[in-house]
Amino acid sequence: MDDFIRRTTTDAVYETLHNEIVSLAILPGQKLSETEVARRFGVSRQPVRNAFSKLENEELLLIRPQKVTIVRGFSMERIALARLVRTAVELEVVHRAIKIWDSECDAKLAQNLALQETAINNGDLSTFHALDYDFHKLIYVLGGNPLAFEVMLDCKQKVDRLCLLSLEKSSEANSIFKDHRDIAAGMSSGNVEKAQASVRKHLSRLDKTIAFIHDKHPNYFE
Amino acid sequence: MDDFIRRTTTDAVYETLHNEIVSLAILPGQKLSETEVARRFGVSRQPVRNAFSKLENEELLLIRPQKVTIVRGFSMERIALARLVRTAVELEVVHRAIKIWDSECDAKLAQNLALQETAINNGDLSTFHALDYDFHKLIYVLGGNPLAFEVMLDCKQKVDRLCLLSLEKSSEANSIFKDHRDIAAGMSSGNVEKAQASVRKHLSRLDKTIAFIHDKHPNYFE
DNA sequence: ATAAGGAGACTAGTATCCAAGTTTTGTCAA
DNA sequence: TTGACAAAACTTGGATACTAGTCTCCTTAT
Repeated sequence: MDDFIRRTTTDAVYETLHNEIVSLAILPGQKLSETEVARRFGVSRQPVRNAFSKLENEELLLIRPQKVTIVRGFSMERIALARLVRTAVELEVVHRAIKIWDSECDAKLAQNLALQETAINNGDLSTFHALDYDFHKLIYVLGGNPLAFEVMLDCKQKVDRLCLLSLEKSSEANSIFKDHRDIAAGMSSGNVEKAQASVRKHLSRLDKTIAFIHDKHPNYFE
Repeated sequence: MDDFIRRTTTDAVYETLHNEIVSLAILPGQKLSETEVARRFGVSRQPVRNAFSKLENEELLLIRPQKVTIVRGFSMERIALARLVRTAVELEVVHRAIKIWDSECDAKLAQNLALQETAINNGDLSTFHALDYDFHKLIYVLGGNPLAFEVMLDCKQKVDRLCLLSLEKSSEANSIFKDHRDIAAGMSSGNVEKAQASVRKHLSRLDKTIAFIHDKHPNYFE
């Protein structure tokens, strides 16, 4: 391996802060001082600055010269945009995947679906969520667009951070599982419109949750 | 104006370098030394480092610890991804716009199209390109998704940087104009499939150009 | 009591110094 | 002439001192 990239202090600081922000361990509006964070990690301000810069590029921080840096809150516009892009990408990936879809692809989805059903029957939600992740990823990979999966994850992450505010998550595992079966059936049928309609329905499940959160936690919005 | 943001040295360095890279004034593979750039701008290394960091986040630079920093080249995978996302977003925006499309929207597109035709007849390509830009933006704005236009521009920019390598640009103004008319007709008809098909055709025009560039300038690819 | 103003404790931006790794270059020996 | 090896001249990463803008709180005067 020639182009090995050394792990820097900046990376460590960035990753820790990133996780804390997206997991809401650090809440929107909270102040983050370079000096303070540097003290906490036992490093100088320099790597903290670099990490802040990256986080600002992801719209997780708001840095204003000479003013205190704060964790950015949500905005309905940005959430709507992230959901639009995710929907768009997911639909297009389905569109392209269905053109090269074969019975082997069907089999792999079916295998995943069987495991999902088992997990639900066992009440094993964490396994179910991992399978949920795999299910979506399969469509990207089998369709020949694995990189697009990363783009989708970026969008999803922004919405997920918001949805952490709602406790009532994943009580709908059964509905999600049915959606997945519909999507798989759509792919298998070769009918683009049918498959895309299933995807749309699946992704629109969050509509109510997001409206609810917006009502309940207006202080976390910009 | 309360939240006025001061313009910093970092911003100035960043913007200049960004423009030079995307306009290919600085070519892929070229070395960029922090010290050297700092001398050129007459500033210290610090703001240059910040600017480099931002450019790395945009995948325009490749910074490896202790090794020289270089301007990133193209990769067919990243280009394909940018085009996929752009296509996906554009199709979804059309899908949503067509639901609230009315005769007033038709009129605005028609007005833009008339100006395009005039520009072509006058051989005024720069005006035509500005109208091209406006045409696409109109669909986003009239459809109620102005923010998605920025996402699309980000994708487009990555591909545009590549296409600068090909001189034979925009000799096809007439074909582009016809595409635009087809798209407008599709929107007006309310037929989603028809409008989306026109968009797909329009966006796929670059297929040949990109393959040609890839053949002709393999050294600019990673 | 209240409002204006100033001192001091913050903030981030910039410059500079040092550390650590990489690449180049030049010398010396086979 | 060529190859190996060492030293010097790079590279970026991190730490620190200093500059300059912002905010808060307390004093003071009306």
